[in-house]
Amino acid sequence: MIPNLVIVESPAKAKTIEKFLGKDFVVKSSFGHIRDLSKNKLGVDLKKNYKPEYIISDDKKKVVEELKKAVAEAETVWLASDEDREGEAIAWHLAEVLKLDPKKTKRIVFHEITKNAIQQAIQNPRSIDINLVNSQQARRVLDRLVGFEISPILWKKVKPALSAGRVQSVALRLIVEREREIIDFRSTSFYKVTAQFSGDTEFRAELSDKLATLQEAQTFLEHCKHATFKVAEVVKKPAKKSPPPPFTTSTLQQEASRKFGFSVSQTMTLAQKLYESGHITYMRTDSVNLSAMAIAAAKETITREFGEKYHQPRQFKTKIKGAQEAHEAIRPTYIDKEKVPGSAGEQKLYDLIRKRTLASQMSDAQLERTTINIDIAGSSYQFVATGEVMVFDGFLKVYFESSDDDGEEGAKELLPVVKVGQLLEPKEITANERFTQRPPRYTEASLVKKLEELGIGRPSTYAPTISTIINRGYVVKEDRPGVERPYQSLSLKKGKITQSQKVEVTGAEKAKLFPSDIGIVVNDFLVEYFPDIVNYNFTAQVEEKFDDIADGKLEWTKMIDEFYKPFHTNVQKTSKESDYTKGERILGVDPATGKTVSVRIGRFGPLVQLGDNDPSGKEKPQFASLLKGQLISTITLEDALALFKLPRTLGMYDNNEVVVGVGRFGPYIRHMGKFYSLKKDDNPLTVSLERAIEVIEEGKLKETQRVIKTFPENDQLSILNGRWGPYISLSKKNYKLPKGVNPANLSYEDCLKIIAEADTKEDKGKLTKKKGRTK
DNA sequence: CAGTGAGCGAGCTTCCGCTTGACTT
Repeated sequence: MIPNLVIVESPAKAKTIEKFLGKDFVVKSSFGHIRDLSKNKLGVDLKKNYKPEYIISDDKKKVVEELKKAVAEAETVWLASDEDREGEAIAWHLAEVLKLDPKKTKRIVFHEITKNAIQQAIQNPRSIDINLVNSQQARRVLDRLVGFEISPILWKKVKPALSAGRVQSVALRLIVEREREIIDFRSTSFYKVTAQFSGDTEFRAELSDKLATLQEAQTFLEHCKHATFKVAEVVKKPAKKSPPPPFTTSTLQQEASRKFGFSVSQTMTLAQKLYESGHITYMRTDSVNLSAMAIAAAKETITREFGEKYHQPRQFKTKIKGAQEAHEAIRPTYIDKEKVPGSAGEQKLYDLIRKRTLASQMSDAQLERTTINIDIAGSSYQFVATGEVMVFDGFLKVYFESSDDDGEEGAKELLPVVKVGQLLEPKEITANERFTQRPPRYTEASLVKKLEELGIGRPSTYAPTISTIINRGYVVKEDRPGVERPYQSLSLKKGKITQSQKVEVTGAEKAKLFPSDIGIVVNDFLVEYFPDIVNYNFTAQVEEKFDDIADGKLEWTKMIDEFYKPFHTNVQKTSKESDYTKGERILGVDPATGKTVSVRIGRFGPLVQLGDNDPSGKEKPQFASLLKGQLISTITLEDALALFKLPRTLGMYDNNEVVVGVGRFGPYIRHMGKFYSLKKDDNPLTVSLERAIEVIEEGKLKETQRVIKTFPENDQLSILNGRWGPYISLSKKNYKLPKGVNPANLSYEDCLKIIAEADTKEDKGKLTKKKGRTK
């Protein structure tokens, strides 16, 4: 007999809590939700007032069996899932599935995993809050109805296997609209004037206003030739900087991206490892709250390491709307631990979390900002120099928050001591042409930030949402090279003005999110036919209703009904409208043939078509695929026509033709019947014969390195080099090598053994999978 | 598996949030 059975959501949490509770308590984990709507059906009974049809999925059957066993032996069952609506629903599903007796079941919650918090929770049990459960059911059903009714329309109108949803479709919309802003952006130029002055040290000052034209800049420099420069004012102002709050999931993802270039999912994988090893608190949270224990521990570490004047206790409040705050902020479990074992990535992330947590409990940094205004005789402009001196570093001793804009500001300089009225001599004055900046493309992390601001998605879904829009082909994450841009530069030095044209590289992108043609077409379709769903406020609006349900002020089925009736009517109407949505654009007429040139989405992606569809089928139009980076919405007639020049013969190599073309897998080079893929930066329209030969030779070399070992006993068996390292290949089937094995040393028998072992393992896997399959 | 793009029809795809492994050619 077990006196007390506690059920929590995560096994790592179970392990920790068990330690706090003593031997009268057994703690088990539900591994999240134990049941959900059926995966392959709508799972919502529209005839029975939206009754959800819940199913225990295959991978949860074992967990449920084990929990059932434990419940049978338990005197009291404590449901200790999170306090938010998902957690409440988990508790309710557990109670339903495990058929828990209300008399011996207690619901408890705690926000922090400390002995105190848990014991207090045990002292204050309650029963399941069915209103909160119902708000979760409403959330779940609404998402299912939206996703499973709109997606099939996309299959019909655009392309099979596409998807739409309350969260992913807004994420896509943000990216598409940002791309449009960038496409429509017209940069204007202006002139930024800076002067290098020499006091007791040299310093830089900027002209108070930007100048609009080259003419104005020239006139100004001309004036400066003979002007005197006098210090008009010196202003010193104290300033302070306060530390940012400790990490939530989203801010951790942003900082790890800015500081280390981690992708959102990389960060989560590393954080998961740290959590499972007991080094940090839970990593999926929207709370900036720290437990009293953590605040005390931080105080101890800060005063010991830096002294008392670096310590300032702070309580942070969450500002994000829709935050559910079931957990603490992300912090080290033992903040005095400076380093933890683990991979390089884990250590970096731990260090970041630790420093951010410490900083949040440290003093403000004290600065002194100095501004020097310099009059120019005979001109209404002024030169302004600003400098910053740190008086006290405070939290900056351990942590500096990075920012998204990679602005050209640079470090603020230290200014020399100057007196009002003092005359200054400029060593050089330059006027450089600068350009207004287009809006930035989203990174994974800046998209997460935006979604969080809009209250869309949850800490557990940010990373999966990004994967979804990438996997559907709506969005690509990639680098793009910048382009060279000339700019004018004027310089006044020793009474002489020189003008020159310089060149800078602009617009280079690294790991940014770009919409694809499919993404643009799907977004435009959704914005036109389902404007309510992809409205940035949709989630916020339904969240208000979910809150009303949680407060017992609104029946959940009524809320769903009010949403579903008009929504479903719109779904049916939209589905009937026969216009195919292929994003078609007519580019114009081919001057050579007089035929129409158009672009649209075809069965295999975006294409350009030359000539109209002829119903008699006599004259077939020509087709060509668009290249990477080209968009239906922006491609020009000229670029489109160039695509028909492929495939083209580049020349001869080894007495054989070298041909470049674009196929199913992108641009390729064909030589002696073999295909070689072109690299990302190669353009098939402009690639040279020399470069093609390079690609061919590289491909041949790889081919020779691909085969590590072959066996005379069986020509179907070989050891090959693949994307993930060496593997065994037998008649087109592949097998992983055991760890730490040198592939060159493997004998024929060794290989057969590995294959036999893998095959029996696979059979077992198939069996268990089949057993669970209900359909 | 490499210059595809018609049309028919069967059978499939799809949501968001809670969790952790299994496994990748």
